[in-house]
Amino acid sequence: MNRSASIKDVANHASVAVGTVSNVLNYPDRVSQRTKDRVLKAIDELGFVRNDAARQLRAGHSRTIGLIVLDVGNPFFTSVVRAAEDAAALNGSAVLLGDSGHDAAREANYIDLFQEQRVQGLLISPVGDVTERLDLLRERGVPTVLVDRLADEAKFSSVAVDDDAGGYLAARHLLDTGRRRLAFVGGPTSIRQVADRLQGAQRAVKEEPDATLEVLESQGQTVLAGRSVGDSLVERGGGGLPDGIFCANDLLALGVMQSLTMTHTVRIPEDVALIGYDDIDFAVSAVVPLSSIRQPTEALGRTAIDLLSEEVESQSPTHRSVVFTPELVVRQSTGTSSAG
Amino acid sequence: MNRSASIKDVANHASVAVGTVSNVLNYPDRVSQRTKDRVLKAIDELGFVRNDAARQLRAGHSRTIGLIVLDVGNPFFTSVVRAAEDAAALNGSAVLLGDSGHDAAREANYIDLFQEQRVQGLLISPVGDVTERLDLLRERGVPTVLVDRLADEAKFSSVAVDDDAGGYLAARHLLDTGRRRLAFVGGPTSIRQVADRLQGAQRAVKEEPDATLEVLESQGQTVLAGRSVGDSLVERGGGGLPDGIFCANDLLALGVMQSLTMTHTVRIPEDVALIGYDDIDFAVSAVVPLSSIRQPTEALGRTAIDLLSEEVESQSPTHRSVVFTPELVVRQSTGTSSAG
DNA sequence: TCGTAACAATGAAACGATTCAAAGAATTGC
DNA sequence: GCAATTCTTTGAATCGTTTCATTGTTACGA
Repeated sequence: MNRSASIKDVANHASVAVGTVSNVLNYPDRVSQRTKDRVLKAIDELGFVRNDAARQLRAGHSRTIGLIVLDVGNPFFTSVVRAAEDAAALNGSAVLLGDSGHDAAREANYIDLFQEQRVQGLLISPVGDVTERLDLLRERGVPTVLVDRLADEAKFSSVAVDDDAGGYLAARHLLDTGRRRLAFVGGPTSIRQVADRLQGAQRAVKEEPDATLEVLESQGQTVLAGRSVGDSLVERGGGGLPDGIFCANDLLALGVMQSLTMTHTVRIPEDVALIGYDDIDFAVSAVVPLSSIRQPTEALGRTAIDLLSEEVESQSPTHRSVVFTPELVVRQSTGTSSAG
Repeated sequence: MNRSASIKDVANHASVAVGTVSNVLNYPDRVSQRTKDRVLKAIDELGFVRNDAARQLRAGHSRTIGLIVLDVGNPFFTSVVRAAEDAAALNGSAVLLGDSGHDAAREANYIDLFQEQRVQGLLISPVGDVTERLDLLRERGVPTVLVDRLADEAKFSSVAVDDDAGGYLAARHLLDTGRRRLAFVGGPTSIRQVADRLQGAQRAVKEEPDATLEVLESQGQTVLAGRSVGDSLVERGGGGLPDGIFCANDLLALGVMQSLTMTHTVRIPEDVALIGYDDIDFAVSAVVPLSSIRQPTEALGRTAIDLLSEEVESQSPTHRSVVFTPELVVRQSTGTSSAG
């Protein structure tokens, strides 16, 4: 198991100085064709591969960007990640991906790891309220862009979707189709997105004097969590059910849908209208195609990288917040037909 | 923007030698309590964070493992990735994730990137036939484990699921429920998994003299690709339809299902039985809950890391292949009721 | 009090790339 | 043919950590 060739080995093999090899790699124009050929041949013969650690040590920073998301399994984030990777690649950077799983400890681990790696900057969708940790990053001069979270512009740049507006859109739609006893499913409400969507929904409900909004807190944001909320609703039986349900994301909505439709006593949308959030690919292929709120995920990922590049390049610490507006997607799960 | 503190700064600030600071970090037992306290205080005051590039340069290798998957958006891989990350974390390693998107060029980019990073090893779900590139890795002594792909044991370790067996399971199930005019949806067939699943299905069909298997090649493995195949089936109209469809993955199956059920002329499973592959979370919440073939994704990810650790630790280049057996999951989409 | 052992702390060398001032070679103009 | 200029090449210094042989310190038994 021979340790891999270094630039020095290449230099010896080609009978040139190490600086020349470096120039071949970084400033090919400075080197004569003859020498270049010899060096390239040596590189090929020795199977030389640049050692990025050494480069990075010299350069003082890496060519990677850290991205910490709340849940890679969530298609919303998968889509953001993809867009961010593509955008970063255009700048010649690579993305290191971390999945905090809504867990502050895992998040902290990744932050530490990425700092040790001297990433150029950090895109993060933070867990709950982690201002202290983020302030620390700021002090250390690690450019950071918050993703899917509005930030104090004095401190950070951020990209976000207006969750309040999205919540309003969803609830307003339910109200517009004649629903009055609404329920909101989501949790924990310590998650900002959940809280904002709820707030927007409440804003809409207040516009209709005879409408009510019940909050059903879920254990997480998964299909399973939704199913468990749905099961508890089913136990209530017919009369106690809401007639319109707004779920904080599509996974929850799909879970709720499973519970309600499995017992063949509740009909969607006749008895209960259901709307989710995110408009993931699967919304359209649910038992009853799911109405949802669509977020511009590609724009989110791309813009996040752009804002980070701005911060990295400009020395002056000016921050920008970009807020995208979500969009209502109507499908069968909120169909108006209450008379079957 | 002050460059971050180095170990030397810490040493000065605490009035000790650099070696002592290093010892505090790596061998706390070698340092007296008094000194340790002073050093830790200095670290805290200066906000010192280890520079991983320097560590790595000295050590000769990183503490990261490269993982290249064919498609992060695919829940099958998402699940494998998650398991691999968790398993790696137990060994104190981190996973660098790359998404080749079935594109050989992107795959090559990631391989190069990870080599420059001097990853401890590589887990890869290779695109098509890339033996040359992989042979190169082998020559360079980069321990590599193939994921979801059987390998020549003389050359690589690998973890895989027996796709031929899975294809057989799926087709055999369709035949057992009385279907005879089967169709296979998947593509491109240059993807090994697709080819193997098809082969297994063909094996099952040969066991029934009156059964036929038609191959419908799709453009990729997405819901959209499935929908497009489904649309072309719908155009055929009633008589020309197969009575049992086996899709190379669940996304395709969901797409096919969308097409078939949108026109309210074809009933699943009465007219056409449908089975997918992977048993993703959404299979159960489809318009008609989808039968599928379940792969042990967690075991796959975990085992891949274990095999890699074996290779890294043992100097002798012995390889192992672990093959998992998939499992049939029966749901409504292949229900036996042909009489409604 | 001295010798020995155990324990702490030191600091130079090494890892592999990049940089840059300086030296050397080739080319040009006169 | 020579000086001036441009083009190539050189190699030592540097980045921040870990390692390890060495030195310094303390404690203990004789």
